[in-house]
Amino acid sequence: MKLIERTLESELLAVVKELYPEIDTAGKLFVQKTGDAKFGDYQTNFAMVTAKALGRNPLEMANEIAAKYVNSSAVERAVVAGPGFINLFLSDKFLGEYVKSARTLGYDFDFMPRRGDVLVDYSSPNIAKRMHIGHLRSTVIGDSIKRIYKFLGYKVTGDNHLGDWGTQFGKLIVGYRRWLNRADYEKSPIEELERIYVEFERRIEAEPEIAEEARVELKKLQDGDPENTRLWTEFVEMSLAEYGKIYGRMNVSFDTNFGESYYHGRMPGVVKGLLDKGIARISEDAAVVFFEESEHLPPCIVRKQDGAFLYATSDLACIQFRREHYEINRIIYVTDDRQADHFRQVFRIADRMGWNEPKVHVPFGFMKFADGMFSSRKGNVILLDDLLDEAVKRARAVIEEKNPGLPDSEKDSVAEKVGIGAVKYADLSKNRVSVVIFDWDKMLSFDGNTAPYLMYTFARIRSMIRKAEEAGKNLREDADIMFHDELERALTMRVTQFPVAVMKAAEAYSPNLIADYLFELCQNYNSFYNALPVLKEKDELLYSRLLLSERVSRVIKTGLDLLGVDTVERM
RNA sequence: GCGCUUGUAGCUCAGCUGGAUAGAGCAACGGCCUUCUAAGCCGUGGGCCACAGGUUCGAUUCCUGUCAGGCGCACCA
Repeated sequence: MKLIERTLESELLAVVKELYPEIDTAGKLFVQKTGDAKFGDYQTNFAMVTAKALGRNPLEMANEIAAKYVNSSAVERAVVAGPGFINLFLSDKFLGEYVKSARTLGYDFDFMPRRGDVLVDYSSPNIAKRMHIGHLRSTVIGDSIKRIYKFLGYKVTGDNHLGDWGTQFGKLIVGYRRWLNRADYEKSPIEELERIYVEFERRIEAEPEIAEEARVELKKLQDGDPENTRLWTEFVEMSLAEYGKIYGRMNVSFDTNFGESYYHGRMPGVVKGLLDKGIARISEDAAVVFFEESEHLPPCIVRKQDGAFLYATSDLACIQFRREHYEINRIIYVTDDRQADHFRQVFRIADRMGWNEPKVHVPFGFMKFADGMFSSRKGNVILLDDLLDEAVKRARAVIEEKNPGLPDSEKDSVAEKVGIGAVKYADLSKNRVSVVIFDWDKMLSFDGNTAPYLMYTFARIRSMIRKAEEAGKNLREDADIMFHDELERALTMRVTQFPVAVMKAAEAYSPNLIADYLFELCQNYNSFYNALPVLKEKDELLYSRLLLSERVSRVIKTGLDLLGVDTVERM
């Protein structure tokens, strides 16, 4: 299906070209939804935008365009208003037909630059550490961006850029040999690895020799020592197994799990390339890239004095790898905003190497408690699993209260979906690049702009459709959607805006634009639902409202799916 | 000090490449379940969109500056 905006723009363009053949209209004619129904459904500012350059009166131009814009397939009338707006009123027939035919929500996004692969980096936990709420935002936002681009028809690869090659492994190997509790390790491997890591940090002052030992073990690992490699592999595999459970629970997935170790082999070559091209130079025995003063960036070390490589080197190697193995459309990195400078450095360096495919850093504010930062040493982290458990527990309590008649097994599965949906949505519905203060009650709210509200709206519609079937009134795809009430028209208009909301979310890398849209859609629907009966109406109106309701449910389901939130039939 | 980022209702936040009287949720108050799920709906109150300039027919949106908060600033990731 063609987007309504596209239809109107191409129709208007034809009019404008005929009236003003001398104007270069490329990329200048836009149609957008009006803010108020009294100004019609769509408007264009084209006359006001172009009049000045032509030395013409915008009102006059608007009138000329409006007068000539007749015989549209969609627009009933075009009215000039204000300083030169052209307000467009869609015909009820077109609007009803449009939504009626939107059975599969298959929109035409061919005009988007979809060639090549979109690569999304997200989640990226550090091996041998359990995931906590600090990992939530990257995981959930990245997964949603992946889903959104897929919906638009892009080829997308989600990559979990695991922290599997850091200095922590020397420490872990030392700790493993000295302090490991085998029974605990078998029961909860990552927890035990965390414990020995903390043990290492705790002892390092009293026993400085372990630091040297850790360096030796790390060096052995990096040189391919079989025993250390075996341990490293074990740590990685156990961590991945653990993460897999949480990802499964959250319905988050990846196409690749290339950690930093994956690029280790190509890092010397990357640094050599940088040095050969004069992009990096040796300074204080390290290989460093310096930036122009106008770039306002600190120097970036790509190889330490001791020959070791860093985060930036790894990311550069990763870009090099991707250029060899993918046809890059763009690369998207979802991390907290403290890494903004790091990515600016990496992007600038890559560009200088001629690796200038689009690279985007999608930042978000990190999460902290009101009284300070999360810290495993302080013991005040909230594990992701614990957060999800608490959410599910609270959801279960609400279900028990609101819908006690549901079978127990269904209560459990609904609670799981509602609780986890609430947590994910709480993050996805915000666009803040500032610090997020963690608050149980806000994170687990079930009222207002929340996942449960949207899921509830969906469940209501599904319930209505089931009731209709029981009464022998099965949904009729060929029913006409009619507007007996303004609420129906407003709701229908909202349904048509779904693909635009998805496009905008993609362009801005902001899933919250979809969340906002769905919330507004559900507000429209609930107003409609509350004011206008469906099943009690005579057939013509019944089937009209039933079909409209069904279309709304499709949009809610599809939209929530783009956010990675499940729906339920009853709740 | 330099850089990035944020400042919108009591609180949490939307506000789409500049558009017409600035929106929601929560909280407060008042209504609506013998009718399709009240996790809902309807209504009331609440705002110098941090401040000052500039660009524009038009600025919460773009530019400059000021103030305030957050974050980052060679060998961690």
